[in-house]
Amino acid sequence: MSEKIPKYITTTLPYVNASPHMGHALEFVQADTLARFWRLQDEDVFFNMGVDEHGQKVSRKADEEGVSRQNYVDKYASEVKELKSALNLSYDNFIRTTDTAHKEAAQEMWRRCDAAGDIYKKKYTGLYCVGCEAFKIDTDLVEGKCPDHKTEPEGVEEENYFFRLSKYQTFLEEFLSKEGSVLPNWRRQEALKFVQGGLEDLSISREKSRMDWGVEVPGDDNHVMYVWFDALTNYISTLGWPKDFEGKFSKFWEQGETLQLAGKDQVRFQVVIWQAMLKSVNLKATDTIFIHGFINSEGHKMSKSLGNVIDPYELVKKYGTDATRYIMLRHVHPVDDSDLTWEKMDEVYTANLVNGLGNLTARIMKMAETHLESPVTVTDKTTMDAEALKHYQFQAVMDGIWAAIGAMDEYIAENEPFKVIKTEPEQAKEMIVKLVKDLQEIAESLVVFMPQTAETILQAIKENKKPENLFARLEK
RNA sequence: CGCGGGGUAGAGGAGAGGCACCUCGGGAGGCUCAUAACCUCCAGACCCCGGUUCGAUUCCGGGCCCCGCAACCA
Repeated sequence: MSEKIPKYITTTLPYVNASPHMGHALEFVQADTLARFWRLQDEDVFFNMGVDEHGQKVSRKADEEGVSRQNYVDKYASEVKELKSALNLSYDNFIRTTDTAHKEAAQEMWRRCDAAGDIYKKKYTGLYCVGCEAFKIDTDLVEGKCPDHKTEPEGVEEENYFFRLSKYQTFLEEFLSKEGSVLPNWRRQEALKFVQGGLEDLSISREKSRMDWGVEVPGDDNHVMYVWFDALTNYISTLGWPKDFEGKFSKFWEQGETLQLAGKDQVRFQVVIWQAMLKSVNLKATDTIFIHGFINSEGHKMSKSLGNVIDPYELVKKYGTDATRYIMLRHVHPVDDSDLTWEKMDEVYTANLVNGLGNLTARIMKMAETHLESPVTVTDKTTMDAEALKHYQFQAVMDGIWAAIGAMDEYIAENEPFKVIKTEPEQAKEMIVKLVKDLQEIAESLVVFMPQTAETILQAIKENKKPENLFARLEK
């Protein structure tokens, strides 16, 4: 007798200084697929998404555009939220770091870290570039000058609060020595090496005179929190921590299994800093942190100057929601970097969705509609067998589905039910029933990946009717 | 010796100690239920040099070549 363990899954909050990009879309779709998979197994699931809204970049951008900070972040928050319908995301809560409850949680996190003796004040001497309005470190500089402004940064001294990250070195080494804490394994080892190299304490505040768009530091009117310290707390503030009126925090974080998804640029923050913060306030570490790669295009990082940027909204517009999910899950590697181009996406869309799944559905359902007197009775399945999904192998599961699709096309070509129907109708009908049942299996296994498409196919089977084309052919 | 990832048919990708798979492309047939779709067959590949092994493209060492990261840039 084993009780089901509640499952918590969260994406990393995108920072709202730019519109959501492909990397975000990938992470959201991966998370959504897992959340749907668990729900299908009747697990209790909490799926978190949101936006990180404080910090210098946001305040500067808002100022440049001449809008209030709040208006600025509102605009981007709604952009990210729109992905919910564009990508059919089933998140349970959308947290914003400007939410009052979140800010209070961040302040409570600060107080508890402070109470644990992990926060102290120290003079920080840094090289400050006036043009960037930011501190620079040596490695940022080219020949002692800011690469963006070609000026020498000034030595500036300011008092900051610091978090004793160094104190958690041993704890983090233990955390990272645990198989499965960070996936894939080589990322865990990479992070372990990094921690073993020594940790420095972390500046976690900014003087308001320099930057005031942040959560106020408790008990000090002159400082706001460094954006990271505030933002990381979202993973538990979204569950109602610290008050936990609804018991979600205790159910999903303390008693549940927690999973964070993050990009490879996030390892330091999610794996090192956040885990140290949790330890500081005596909370459970994240059970698993799954790190995905980046999506490049034409062999390079996407960038405006190269003109190779692919925007997730454009994808949805061109191919549709489910096809976009399909591309993210099957043609982007779950953990390694991947390369996408419009040419390649057109290719896989046409080959596998239009000619593959779409066409197969049409030919089977046309035969069923024409030759079967009544719909094939189907029983709704409530579970899904996909061991590989538990190991985040989205591609592998989908490869299996498409292998089955190929096998069905072969079956039709070999057995020719459309021909047999003229001479041996009963035998042909049996074949068609078998095909419809196989198609149902395909649809069932697609539910978590391509929910709408799966639904359309199942509906067609129930009505014994050939549906409209699942995927429109691209115009030449 | 800073850390790490990788080099698979014409192209783009998976993969794994023992028939090297998928998509596109090329060549030859077939079928007509289907969205000018589908099926079959053919040509075509595991960077180089060592080692371990009965056997390596897959493990180990070296070489050459690509590519990320190098801490507060969220």
